[in-house]
Amino acid sequence: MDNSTHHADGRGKITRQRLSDQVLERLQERIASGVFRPGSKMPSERELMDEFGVGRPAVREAMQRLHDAGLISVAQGGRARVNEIEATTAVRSMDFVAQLLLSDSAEYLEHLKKARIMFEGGMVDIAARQANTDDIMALRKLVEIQRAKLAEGRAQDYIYADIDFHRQIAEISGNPIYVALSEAMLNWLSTFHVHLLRWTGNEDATLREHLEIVDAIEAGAPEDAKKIMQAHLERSASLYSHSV
Amino acid sequence: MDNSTHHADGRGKITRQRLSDQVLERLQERIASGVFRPGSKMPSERELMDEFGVGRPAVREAMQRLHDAGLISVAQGGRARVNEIEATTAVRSMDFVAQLLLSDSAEYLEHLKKARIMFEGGMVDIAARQANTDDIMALRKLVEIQRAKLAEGRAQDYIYADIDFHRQIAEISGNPIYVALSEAMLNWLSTFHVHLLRWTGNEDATLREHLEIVDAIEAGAPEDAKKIMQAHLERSASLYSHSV
DNA sequence: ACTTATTAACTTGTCATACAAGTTGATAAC
DNA sequence: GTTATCAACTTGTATGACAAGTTAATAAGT
Repeated sequence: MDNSTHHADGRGKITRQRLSDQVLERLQERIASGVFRPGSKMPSERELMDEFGVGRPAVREAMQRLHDAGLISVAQGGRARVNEIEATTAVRSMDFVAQLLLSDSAEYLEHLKKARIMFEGGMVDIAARQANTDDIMALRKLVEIQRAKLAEGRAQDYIYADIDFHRQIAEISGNPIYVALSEAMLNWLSTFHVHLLRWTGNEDATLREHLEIVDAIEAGAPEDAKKIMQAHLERSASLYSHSV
Repeated sequence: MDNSTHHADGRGKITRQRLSDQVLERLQERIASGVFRPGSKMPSERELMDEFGVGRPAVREAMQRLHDAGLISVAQGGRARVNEIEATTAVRSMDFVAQLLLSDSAEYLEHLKKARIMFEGGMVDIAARQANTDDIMALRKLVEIQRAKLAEGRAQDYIYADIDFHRQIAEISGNPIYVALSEAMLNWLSTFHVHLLRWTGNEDATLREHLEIVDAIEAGAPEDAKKIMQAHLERSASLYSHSV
């Protein structure tokens, strides 16, 4: 890695390297090289202090950065555990800034909606080319679950079912990056779902469109699937907004 | 926001909220609400300690998390400055984990290449629909710059020119999320550019394909542009690999 | 009067120590 | 053999101290 601001650019400014940066670098190496395996426990702060010959703040700050990045889990009283690194780990590290960015800028909300339309269009295109019977069955099942949540009037679970449906489409591609991004984008948007508590009456349309998407995927019609998906997302885009 | 692990999921585990989490929350609010404006200086750690009635570690950890997220810039001796929040800020917060993920997994490298092919295909599609004369001119200029770097034998600058070309295509869409993602993905990949120092002889093909892409954009042919772009990326995918 | 050094005050970086709060595993009690 | 208790360990937080770097006001020089 480069320096304190660990941006992979290579063209950024250089900052004085703090001690915690160097500690972080060492720890990162050990995670990358497998010395610290997922699920195993990290050394205690004291042990790391002694080993690296630095004070506790340096170790704590490095550990905290690993924690913020989602690479380790720390709990008071117990040692830190190394987490499995997956695509969602990377994507989730955007959560903090993404929420901030979206919450104070209506423009970015629009940009995100547009981006999601493009991404989901590309994903469903791939899904329609690769889906097998099991995938189709899983999709239909998820639509049914969502329909059940609607019937029960469980708004929050209805949203989760929606997220799961789109994730399942992403999963057909076999690419975990799509899955992570699809889930994250809808998660960010769902914060601004204005009609969470009072139903809009358009939920039936959503379910119908979801079924149409499944049909197109099953038919192996990428272009159709893409069109329906994008129309679906454009229609439902108004559900996510700052204005109440 | 929720709790310590600031993941927007809503379905995650709840952790005991540390003091620094609460401080972070307060600071985040002030940044979001514009009390702390971009470019302005943050209060000193001492001031925040007194105001919130917490010790220095709590304040420092919160500030460090803002720093890691790219929201503020801190330098020893001087107060922290609030940064402009943009799409790149969010995307860059993935850098750390992304590098780790890619460096120890050849699979994820493949996944990323595939994802990039999809994204760039979608972007050039949009670009071909929206590009104006200025955009075309800018693109041709960037190809010329890249050709010059090749002629000069400046490998690193050649890569940067490549990044700039793809970013310019993303910029035509007017969507900063595309720009940030396009730049980030190629940045991550370029770490694994195996032929940085010895030219492969295929650089001419790259330049030729870039020109073909510009032609297709200028012709307003989204489908063609997309096809050429994806073929271009598939061909050059082998340049980015773990193996030397 | 204007520019340049110098210095003093302030701020972040780091360490050491201490204690509170939570976890874990061993021991004792039943 | 199961449960309760406790001692050792670990992270969370506070405080005080000093080093290292920045900033702005002051003094020196031209």
